[in-house]
Amino acid sequence: MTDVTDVGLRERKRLATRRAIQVAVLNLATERGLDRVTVDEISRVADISPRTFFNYFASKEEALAGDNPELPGEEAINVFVNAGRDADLLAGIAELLVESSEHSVEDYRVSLQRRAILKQHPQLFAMRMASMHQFEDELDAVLTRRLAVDDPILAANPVELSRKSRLVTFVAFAAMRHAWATWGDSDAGTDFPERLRSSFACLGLLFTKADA
Amino acid sequence: MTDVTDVGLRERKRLATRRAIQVAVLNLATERGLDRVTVDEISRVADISPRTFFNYFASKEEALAGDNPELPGEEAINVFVNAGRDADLLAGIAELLVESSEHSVEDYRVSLQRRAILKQHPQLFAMRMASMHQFEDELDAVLTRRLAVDDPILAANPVELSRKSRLVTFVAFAAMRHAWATWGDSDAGTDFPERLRSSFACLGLLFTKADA
DNA sequence: AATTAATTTTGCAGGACATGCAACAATTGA
DNA sequence: TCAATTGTTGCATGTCCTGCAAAATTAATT
Repeated sequence: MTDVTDVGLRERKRLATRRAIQVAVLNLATERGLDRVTVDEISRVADISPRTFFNYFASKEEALAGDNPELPGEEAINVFVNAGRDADLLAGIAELLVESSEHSVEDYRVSLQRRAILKQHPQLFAMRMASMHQFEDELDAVLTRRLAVDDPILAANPVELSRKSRLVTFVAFAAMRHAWATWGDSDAGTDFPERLRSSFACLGLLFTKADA
Repeated sequence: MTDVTDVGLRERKRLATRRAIQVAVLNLATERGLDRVTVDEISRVADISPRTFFNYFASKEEALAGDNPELPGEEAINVFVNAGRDADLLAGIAELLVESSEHSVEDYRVSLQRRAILKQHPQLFAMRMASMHQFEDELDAVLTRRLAVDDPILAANPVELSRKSRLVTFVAFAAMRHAWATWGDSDAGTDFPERLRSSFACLGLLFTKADA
């Protein structure tokens, strides 16, 4: 979706319009509060018809939520899948997510604006998490491959394999949520990849300590 | 909210109306699909004014989502908090959630109906998860107490304590999601508490195995 | 360059959602 | 029975969101 490979005029205009809408809704919501912003206003600022707005987003909340992440390229995926069972699973996932978050770097001010608004509206934050079903499924597919490679016995049991990969996916998302939350609480000091690694590291310590 | 202690006529009527709405929206959504159901129809079936509907729920989705869970009573909470650091943390959380889920047992048919509809509409499922912020905060508070009791050194560092409890909360919710998901996939065979324990057990195995 | 095809934008109409407000009804407690 | 509290309802209003078809823009073909 953020691929700049297709540089037809159409694609460029479409992306520009998308960005214009996202910037417009962020600015309006920042200055007067999300509840006082209407689609009509957004459209006026973004210089499009109100009807066109809905060609891009199903709601103003969706426009505000930001683009969904994407998994890194196939090479990185393959490295992760075949890292071997001795390689730290959580650290591997963390690196995938770090690459993913660095893949679509957007304007810093925009990030801060969005962070501020998402902090004021926890429901929006939750909706953002909810909108990541696709990303979740993609990660789940990758994790299924990794788990199957690591444990051929498990691979022979599709039901169990699927259950386990789902669980790991959900747990990974929990760590990602945590990283988002701590990043949102911080005063703009640290960057997000650092938070990601920290959360996943803490996650790993959580349960290994239970043995000691 | 489900307390039957206050048996005034008012409370009873209010609860009855609430249930009537929930049943109405479930039946309508089951027979004709959620998209073809309007608040007006729900109100007609539930025998209330459309305006009254919004005195109970902010949207038809909320009416469909089901009531939020509640933590078990104070006694169970205290037992969990003071279980000691040798007691399995995850298993303890699982039992809290099991008690919580058994606390508000509703009609079995209603559960199945809701499960079927939530399965058809993943966005609704996500919205339900999102609406649990309050429950999440309550669980986080309990976990903060437990972690502080288990580790006095950590208790002296409020920031780290808060971060860790948040992470455990999110991970616990991930396991709960997993339990919901596997329960939704099953053919009505097993019950939810069983799934909860299974998911939490699997979660515990996930990382301890990494040492072997 | 001209024409055709594919895609996007826009206006319009219309239904549904959601809230504030004030009048009305029902429950409670004295 | 009366007053206070709480819940219900109708109305008005603004916003959301979708379908549809015409107009405009870009792409592709000759």
